[in-house]
Amino acid sequence: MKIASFNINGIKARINALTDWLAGADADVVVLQEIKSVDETFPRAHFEDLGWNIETHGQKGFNGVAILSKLPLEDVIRGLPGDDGDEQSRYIEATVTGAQAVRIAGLYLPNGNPVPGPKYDYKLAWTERLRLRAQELLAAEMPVVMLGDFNIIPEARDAASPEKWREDALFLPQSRAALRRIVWQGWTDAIRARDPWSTRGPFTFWDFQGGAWNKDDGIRIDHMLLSPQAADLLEETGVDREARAGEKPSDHVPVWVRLSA
DNA sequence: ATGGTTGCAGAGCAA
Repeated sequence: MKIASFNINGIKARINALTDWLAGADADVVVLQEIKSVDETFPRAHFEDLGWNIETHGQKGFNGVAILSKLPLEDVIRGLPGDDGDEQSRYIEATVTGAQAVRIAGLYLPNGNPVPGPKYDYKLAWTERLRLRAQELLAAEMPVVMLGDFNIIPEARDAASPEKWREDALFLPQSRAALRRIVWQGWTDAIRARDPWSTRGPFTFWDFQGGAWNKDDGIRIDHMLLSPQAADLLEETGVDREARAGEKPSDHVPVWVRLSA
C-alpha cells in the first residue's frame, strides 16, 4: 500500500498538477492539505472518474483537507478531536484495508506566524490536541500513518538556511519540542528513518518568494509518522522533489511511504 | 532590506 501526502495549495489552481502527479505516482491513498475549497465545490467528479474514493473536510478560502483512496474509506472522522469550537478544517481520519487495515490521519498543522500572538497560541494548542489524539491512535496497536503538512522544521539540518527561521513559528524551540513530544510517544519519522545520517534535507517545501526553489532554499515540514505496527511494514519512502519544477507547481511536493499492507 | 509570490475570491488575508 502506497500512502502519500501533498499540500496542493488550492485544488482549483492545482487540478492539472495533481492529476498529472497522480497518473505517475501509483499511490493507493493520498491525503491533501490546503484544498482551499468547501466540500460542495471540490472537483469530486473529476477524481471519481479517475477511480478515486474521496472524503473531504473543506473550508471557504483557507485550509481544508481531503483523502483520496483507490480502496474504500471507512470510519471517517472530520476535524481534530478535543475542541468542538475549532472552526478550522485541518484534520481527517479514515481506515483503508488492503492486506490489512491501516488507519490514515491526514493533517494540516497551523502555521502559527506571527509570533507571539493568538496564531502561535493556536498552533501550540492544536499540536497538544494532536498529541492526545496520537496517544489514542497508538493505543489501538494497529498500523497507523499520521501524515501531512506539520508546519514544523524538526532540526537545523531540515532547513537550507536555518538561521533565517530562528524566530519563525515553524522552527522555534517550543514548536520543535511540541513535535518531539508526539514523536517520542513511539512514532517513526519515516523520511528521516530511511535516511538517518543526511546532513541536508530532504526538503519538501520551497517558498514562492525570493526564488527559493532555484536556490534550493527549502525546508522539511511535510512528515509521515508511523505507529510501531506501521513501521514494522515499512518498505520504502520518497519525496517527489521533481513536482516542484513542474507546470504551475504547489510550493510543497508530495511525500510517500510504501507499506507491505 | 519590513520587500518578495501565490491562491481564493473578488478585498484582504493567509501562507
